Amino acid sequence: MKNCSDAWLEKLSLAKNSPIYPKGQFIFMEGSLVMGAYFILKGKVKVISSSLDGKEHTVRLAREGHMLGHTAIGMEKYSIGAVTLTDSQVCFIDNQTLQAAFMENPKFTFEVMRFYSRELRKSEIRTKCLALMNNEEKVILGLLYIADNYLPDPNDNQVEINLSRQEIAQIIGTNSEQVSRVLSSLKKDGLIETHERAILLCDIRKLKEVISHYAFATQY
Amino acid sequence: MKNCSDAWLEKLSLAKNSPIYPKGQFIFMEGSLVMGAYFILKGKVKVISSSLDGKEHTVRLAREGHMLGHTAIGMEKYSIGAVTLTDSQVCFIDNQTLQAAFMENPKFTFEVMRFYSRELRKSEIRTKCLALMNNEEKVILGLLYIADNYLPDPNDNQVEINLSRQEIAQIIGTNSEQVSRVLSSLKKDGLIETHERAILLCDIRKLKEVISHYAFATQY
DNA sequence: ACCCAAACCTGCGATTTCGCAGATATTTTT
DNA sequence: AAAAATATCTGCGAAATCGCAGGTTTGGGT
Repeated sequence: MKNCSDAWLEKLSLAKNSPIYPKGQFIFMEGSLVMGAYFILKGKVKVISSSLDGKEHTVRLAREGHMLGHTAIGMEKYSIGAVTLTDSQVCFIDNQTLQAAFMENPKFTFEVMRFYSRELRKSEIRTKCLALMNNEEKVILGLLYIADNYLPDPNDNQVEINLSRQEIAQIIGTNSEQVSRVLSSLKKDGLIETHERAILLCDIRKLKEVISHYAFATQY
Repeated sequence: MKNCSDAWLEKLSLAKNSPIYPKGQFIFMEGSLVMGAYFILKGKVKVISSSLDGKEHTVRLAREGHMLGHTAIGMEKYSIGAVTLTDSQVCFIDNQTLQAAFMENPKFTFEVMRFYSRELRKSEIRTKCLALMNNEEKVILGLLYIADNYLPDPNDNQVEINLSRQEIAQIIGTNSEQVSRVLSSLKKDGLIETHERAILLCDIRKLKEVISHYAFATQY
């Protein structure tokens, strides 16, 4: 992400002093005051948003190199929250420094713009899929979405996922019962295995085939 | 949008020669080759994406000042299509010119980045709502989303919408029958009126109240 | 003014989803 | 290691959604 800026790398390289948040920790909460933006140096993070009735939805997963919270700049409060899914090192950059970095590093700004435009495309694909798919397809989509965010090498065909049924449900907008049902069915078909709470996607390519009639669904 | 660039305004002001697309016309189609990006100078546009089974989904509405198709830069083909909803004047900018404009006008790039980050936030709110809402709420959300894109003044409390039931259904991921049913019910409650095919939202604020328990649902 | 095609409305049965509830399994605490 | 708390799985009836079918209205052309 920041291989685009120059002397600014130094300024930003307070990075090395960035705190490590343990798993399950809030980086910032919905409703808190906006002071700046965050870069993920290491780890996995979920971006969440709540409805008044207490339900919580996971709007996005993020990983190393991703930027968080910048959308809120110009607003008073964050309209989303961010929670670590694994131990994560996160670098905070205040508004003014970030603004100055943008103005003096066009390439950096350009890359951030491209990041957001790609994330927008991904979000739109997700919206479309969640709007058109049935439960089983949504769960598979969710698993693949998580896998994409966890996989080091996109060519790998297996990955282990360590999220609760509830957390998976919040990603695709359903409840834990539905997720359980689909997981049982997928297990019967040999597409996944479960060891204790962990879910092993045995054959990612085959899972993608199941929902392949939704063009671009697997384009994360 | 472009009050951010400088001498480039001239270069880009071939704008004045930009073609006017009649209502219902494709600006670019899913699968066609990527040559550059488009700015909407005047009019309303829908961004669509299809599944293999022929269903079509409207992923985004756009209006004056919005940018289209830039996400695709770096890819070979567009993964989305764009269709005019009203007669619209649209300016085309080829990849190279756009790239150069970005590099020489940091403020311009910055504003485009903010545009995409806001659109991402909007898309995520939409995803959340469509995932959690029932049919009636989705239709209301869709009407308000359309209204937002059509209203000249955000303080107005009334607006007339001229889209078919099918088109509304494609925005919220349902079918025209469901939309009809909900519209009938809203008409009975006096929240909307229909004249011929047009839909008049009589009281936008009251409609927003109906779905207000979804925090931020009306934050477009 | 008439006709035709397309869009719209609405009833109804089939299907899917929902969500509680109880059984089982896993993790944490004592 | 036992007990308590939490998470998961699965059955089942209730509710919502789906999609066809048939009747009605609208828009455009002749």
